[in-house]
Amino acid sequence: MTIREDQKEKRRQEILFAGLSLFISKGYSGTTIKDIAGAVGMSAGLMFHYFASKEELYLALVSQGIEGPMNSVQPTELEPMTFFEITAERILSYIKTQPFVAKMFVLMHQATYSDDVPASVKALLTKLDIHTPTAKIIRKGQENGTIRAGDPLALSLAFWSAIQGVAETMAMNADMPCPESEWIADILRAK
Amino acid sequence: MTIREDQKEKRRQEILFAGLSLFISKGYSGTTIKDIAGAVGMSAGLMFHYFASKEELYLALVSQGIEGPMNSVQPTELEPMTFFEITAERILSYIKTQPFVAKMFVLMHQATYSDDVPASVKALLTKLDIHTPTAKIIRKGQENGTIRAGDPLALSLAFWSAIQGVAETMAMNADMPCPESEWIADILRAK
DNA sequence: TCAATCAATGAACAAACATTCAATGAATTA
DNA sequence: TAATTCATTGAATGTTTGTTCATTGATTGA
Repeated sequence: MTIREDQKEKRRQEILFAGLSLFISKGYSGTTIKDIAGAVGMSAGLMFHYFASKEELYLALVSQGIEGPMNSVQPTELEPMTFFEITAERILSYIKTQPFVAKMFVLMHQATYSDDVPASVKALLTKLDIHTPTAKIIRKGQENGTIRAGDPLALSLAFWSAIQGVAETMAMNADMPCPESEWIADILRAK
Repeated sequence: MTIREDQKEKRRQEILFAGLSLFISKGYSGTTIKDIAGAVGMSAGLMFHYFASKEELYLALVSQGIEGPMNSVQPTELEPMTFFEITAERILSYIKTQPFVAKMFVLMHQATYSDDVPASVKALLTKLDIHTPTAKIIRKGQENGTIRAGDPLALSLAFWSAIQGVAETMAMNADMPCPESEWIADILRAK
């Protein structure tokens, strides 16, 4: 790894971070290459020395996000309610301490639900479905009485919506006080 | 009211509805006049016979949204927990039955938190603060023991994030099952 | 030291965009 | 019916955008 390659990689990371912040606050179309270049202090032309296109830059961010904490809902041996408590706690604590993760969370939501993203990004994300595996865990909790009755998909929607909304607000507005993970988990908890 | 004026108003409403759907799924910059014109079957030039600019069209939507149900958090005589139950129920039932309201909900969130909106729209919304009046009601509920302990602002954030997230999913994806308002209210409820 | 490589810029380009406008034909009014 | 108003279009305009490229210095490797 030469010095030049090392600095190039460092510069790429700067661009990715600036792009992430801009994309989540201004959207894909609303963010220009000039915006991003300006944020890292370089000319617009130079951007294409680091990323082949705006689309590829966005794609690089989303690819990084796919390995993030939201997309690790796997079948678990844990007691279902414990799983949701731990998951909510883990995500909220990421969000509180690591602004990059909080912003990445918002980006993944945007990339998944907005139509203002390149087709190549959409293609990457169509397979990603968080509600089906979540609903499966919820069903298990309903069977042993720890999770309240109700449509498992609707319960999953309520749970993830709350987390997503909190992440979004905290990413944009870091000085807002963060809710407790327990409050979110109580959306699911049987009384 | 002549026949022509009547039809013009009807056409304006069609444009507003098409614009609303496009703006929430593609963002402000990502939505072109041609998109909207195409959706209502007219040429792009004709749009400017109905709205002076893209910005004014968006502004018209947001102005309509300001009188919507999210912005009616007023000091109330109701028991606080009852207030939140009623509020959640009212909003979710709007969202289930009236797609326009669900979409308007998403638009207001976008207009408030995105930087990809005209400055004139931002100016309209800076005064709009939902969390301060909500926190005041939460504090009252904590005093009489019906609402759980915790930072009232953080509790408000959790409550509205959940509602916002549900609205967004339902607006984009109408065949998703809708959560019960009670689950959302339980974010606040003391045990 | 010298040639080759690479970061960096700013000008140039084509496409897309919001917006304007002259022209047309239908609907309204007198 | 005649005159006027208005909805509608498509072409034209000026700006912005993503992207390319020739050029320039600096850095590297031999």
